[in-house]
Parts: sequence; structure tokens; C-alpha cells
Amino acid sequence: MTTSKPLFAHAAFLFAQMGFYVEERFTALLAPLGIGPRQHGLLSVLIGRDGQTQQQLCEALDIHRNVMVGMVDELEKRGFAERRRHPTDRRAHAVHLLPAGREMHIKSEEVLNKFEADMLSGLPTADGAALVALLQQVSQHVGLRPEIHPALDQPPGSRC
Amino acid sequence: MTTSKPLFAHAAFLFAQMGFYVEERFTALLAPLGIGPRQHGLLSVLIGRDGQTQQQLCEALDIHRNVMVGMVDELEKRGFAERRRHPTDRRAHAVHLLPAGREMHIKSEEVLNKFEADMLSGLPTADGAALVALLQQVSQHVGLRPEIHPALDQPPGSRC
DNA sequence: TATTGTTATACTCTATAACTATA
DNA sequence: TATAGTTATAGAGTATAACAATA
Repeated sequence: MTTSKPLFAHAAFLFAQMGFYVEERFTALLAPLGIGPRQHGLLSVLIGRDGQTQQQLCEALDIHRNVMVGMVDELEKRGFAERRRHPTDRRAHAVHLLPAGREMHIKSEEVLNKFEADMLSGLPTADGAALVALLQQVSQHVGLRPEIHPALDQPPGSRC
Repeated sequence: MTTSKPLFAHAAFLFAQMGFYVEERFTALLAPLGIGPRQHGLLSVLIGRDGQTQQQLCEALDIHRNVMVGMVDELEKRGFAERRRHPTDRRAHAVHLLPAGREMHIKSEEVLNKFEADMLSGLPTADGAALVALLQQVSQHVGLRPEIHPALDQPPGSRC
């Protein structure tokens, strides 16, 4: 049997296709705010818990520590967060949200919610919820931790 | 109301997360065969219809024509396909599959099917089918054409 | 004048490695 | 010796523009 399904019938193709679409579209929608998807993700993690070290932020978002430097630099430059001395480890920085950062996160999450509503508006609401639930199950089943974006997962040895 | 859902509850995050995962994992699984996901996609399109021009392949996969040159170069180098004269347009090349290309496609599709089976093995089969159906609906609703990977969609003016 | 395929150049993103100051 | 943060350099991938042959 070698009838070779078309790409559109493949779950993997659909995942990759939707992944690229979301990345591209969300980037475009956030552009007027002057931030990108990763900045939004970083703000979200900081909203969840303030004062984390850059290392912890790296692990939460699965981003390399070299890249995190630039991301926190930009948060500081925009007045969204600031580096403070870590209470117990003088090597580390504690990254703290500032009011402007919280305001920006509110705006970017509005953009995100509207984007998702539009994206799923072709489906009955029950189906949209079912889709999210199924996605969560698959994500968990393949070993992706919540809150983690597997952009840089393959380096065999060390990371972050 | 500003309770800010965690990232893991967001459909957009889950799509992006799964998209990266699939891209990365499928790349790793294909590596022993010496090809990448895009090569598999190109073979799939050629299986569907032989002798298309590079331009048509560009449109089918939404890949820039400059990139397609290199991709077809590699197909030729590996003996998977060859450029022939187009029957009616002497500017164009007709890309034809060779037996080795068909064999490679069989192998790479086996890899893909096994990968997908593993990925969805945590779900009841009915749920897996439902997930694929929902993904297709959403993909179509947001304007993604079947067989098309929106990697390079944003350039406002021309493309391909 | 527009289109197909091609090549060259520039730019972005990321990976690797090294360095410092602490632990 | 190992870790947090930082910086610099090199590589992969992609976009832009230009070109020759043909429509």
C-alpha cells in the first residue's frame, strides 16, 4: 500500500503549517506595540512570578542564556523591567517587572486573545475548546513542558 | 478582568509550540535518510504531479524561487529528480521524478507516518482523527491553502 | 514588457566559544 | 571546579536585487 496521503492529511504538516502561521501573524499583530512574541512570552512568565533570575527565565521559556541577555536588555530599554541585585546570589540578576511592563502585557494579551478568537471563529465554541484540550494532551504526551517553547531543544549536551 | 491565562492555555502558544516541535523532531528523524522536511514536501508534490516547473513547485509549497533552485539542485545531485526541457515554454524547466526519488519518498513517508502515530498515540484513535479534522478546519478558515506551508508569506509585494 | 531560472550580496538569527565575577 | 551573566565571532538561513534567456 503506497497511496501516499497528501500533505494536508498529515497531522505533522498541519502542525508545522499552523505553527508558522501563528508565529508570523502574531508577530504582525504585535508589531504596532513594538514587541514580538518572545517579548510577550517573557512578560507572561514575569507576571507569573516576579524577580526570577535570567537563568530561571531561560529554563521557563527554553531560550539560550546568550539570547536572554538581549531580551532583558530590551525590556530595560523600554522601561518594562529592570535588573536588581539578587537577594542571595551575587552572581545573578533578579529581573523585576515595572508598571509599564504590566501595562504592555495587558495590551499584548488583548491582542493575543483577539487573534485567537478570530482564528477559532470558524468553529463552534465547543469544538474550539476541544481543540485546545487535544493540543494540550498531545503537547504533554510528546514531552513538552507547559510554558516551554521548544525552539532550541536539539543541542545534545548543554543548553541555557 | 486581568487574570491573564498562562501560556499553556493559549491556542496560539500551543500551535507555535507544536509547530517547532514537529519541525525539529521530523528533521531529526529524517536525518538518517539524508534529507529534510522540505525535501520530503517537494517529493510529495512531485509524486502528486510529475513534470511541474520550478515556478509551479514554488507556488505549491510557498517557497521562494531563489530557494527552489537549490532544492532542485540537491534533488538532481542525489539522483532523485532531473530537469528536462519544458514541452511548451523554453524558459522553464520540467522537474521529473526518478526511481530513486520515488523510493526515497516511500521511505520518508514511512518515517512520517510512524512519527505521527507516536505523536498521537496518547489519544484514542477517534480523538486523533478529530484533532486532524479540527486542524484542517482552522487551517482553511485562516486562509491557508492545502499543500502550502506559510513559511514565507509576509513580503507585502511580490513573492516567488 | 513580463516571466523563468539563476547568481551574488546583505541581513538576521542562532550556535560556539571565551571571558568575569562570583559560588 | 562550577555557575550567572556577558560579549564576540562564525555559521546557517533568508531577503533583495540584478542578470540572461525567452515569452
